[in-house]
Amino acid sequence: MTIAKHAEAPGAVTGPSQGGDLPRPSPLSPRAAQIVAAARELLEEEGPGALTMRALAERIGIRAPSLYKHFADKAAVEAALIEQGLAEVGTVLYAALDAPEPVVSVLEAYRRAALAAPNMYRLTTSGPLPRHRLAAGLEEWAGTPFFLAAGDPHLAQALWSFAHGMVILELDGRYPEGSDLGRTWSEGARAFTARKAH
Amino acid sequence: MTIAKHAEAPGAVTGPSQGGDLPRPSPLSPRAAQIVAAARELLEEEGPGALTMRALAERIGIRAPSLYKHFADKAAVEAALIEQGLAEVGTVLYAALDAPEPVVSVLEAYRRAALAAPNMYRLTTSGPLPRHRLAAGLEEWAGTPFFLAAGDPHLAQALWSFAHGMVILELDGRYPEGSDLGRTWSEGARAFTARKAH
DNA sequence: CGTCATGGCTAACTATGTTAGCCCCTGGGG
DNA sequence: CCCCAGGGGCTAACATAGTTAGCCATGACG
Repeated sequence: MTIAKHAEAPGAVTGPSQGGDLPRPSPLSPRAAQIVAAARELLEEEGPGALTMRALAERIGIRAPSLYKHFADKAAVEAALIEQGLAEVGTVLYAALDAPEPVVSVLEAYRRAALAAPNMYRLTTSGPLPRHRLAAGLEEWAGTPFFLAAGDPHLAQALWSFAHGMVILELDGRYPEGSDLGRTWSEGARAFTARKAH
Repeated sequence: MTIAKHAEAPGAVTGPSQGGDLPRPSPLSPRAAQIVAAARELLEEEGPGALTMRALAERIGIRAPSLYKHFADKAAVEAALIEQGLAEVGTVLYAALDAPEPVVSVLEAYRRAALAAPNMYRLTTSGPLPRHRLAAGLEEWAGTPFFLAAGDPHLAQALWSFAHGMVILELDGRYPEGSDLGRTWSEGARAFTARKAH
């Protein structure tokens, strides 16, 4: 996910529009798709540490080396998962744009999506991105809703950073026990909506 | 780092004060301290992947198994690094409080500290924290400046989330090439300072 | 009917964290 | 003076990771 550097008209919906034009993720053979599906189950159900080539192979009833007939290496499997993650979060965010308060709505949708699939979220958004392995335009497409909601590229990046910070710190258990994160989210949302109105 | 749930008076400096009272990090024998120092060099100079027990041992002229005479496991060495990281970032943040615009100043200090030692930053702030291995109070102490700058616990958490999101996304190269992150930072800073003034 | 790509397999290599068990040295008590 | 306890090294070895090499069955197709 990335927010375009759009120097163009701030409010107007310029290039990437409603969300219909999802850049096609890299095509996968049926077998490869099955592997990715299994990888996702493994990741979500048992955490990142459980996503090993041997465990993945076992889940679909083959041996680890056979996986390499379908993917160059483990990172390639992860890249396919990242594409899924970007596509899904993007879809959710575009849908959230159609609301009276898009900034608030996008933030809520972002949090909901992340908490619904925490390990996918972490994989998708943490660490350096293997961009060369991802479908061109996908990353930017997924981030564009922030721009569409904020109306300004810098505010959009700030908004995205806030959202990501909130989510990842929550997932990592970094907030103190009894924190009322709902209030923290709305505090941030208010700060950014106010700022949006110049 | 964590921001206390202070239900008390928002503006007043209540519990943790100026920054003089850094909770003492866990004491280390001289040899252990040397190991941690070497680990830090390894981490900063060659990245997280280079921080292996064998490489660490070699750097101080011993064999890997001997490290276990000083630390229970690799995570214990990392915990010691995390303590260093928290202590250092906290120190910097407390120092930044003494400025006309503490919110802006704390944000700037945070970014500067993170970029100066990116791998330390990542280790310190990413993934679940091994809290039982850390000196009690250290994490909260390091986060308190955000509270002191923001004056309100929820705004403080929002501010911290924004700062962390900005930093980690920058370190991970998630922003598009030509992004003017300076402007994004000040956009966020403005949003939060405005919000601070109710 | 051969042949060749597809997609399995076993065996094995390397790197990593970690454990078991040995040994040397040094310093304090009997 | 000896002894012996423990701190702090060492080698050997194990389990688990990703990954490679090389072999073999199967099925589509000229």
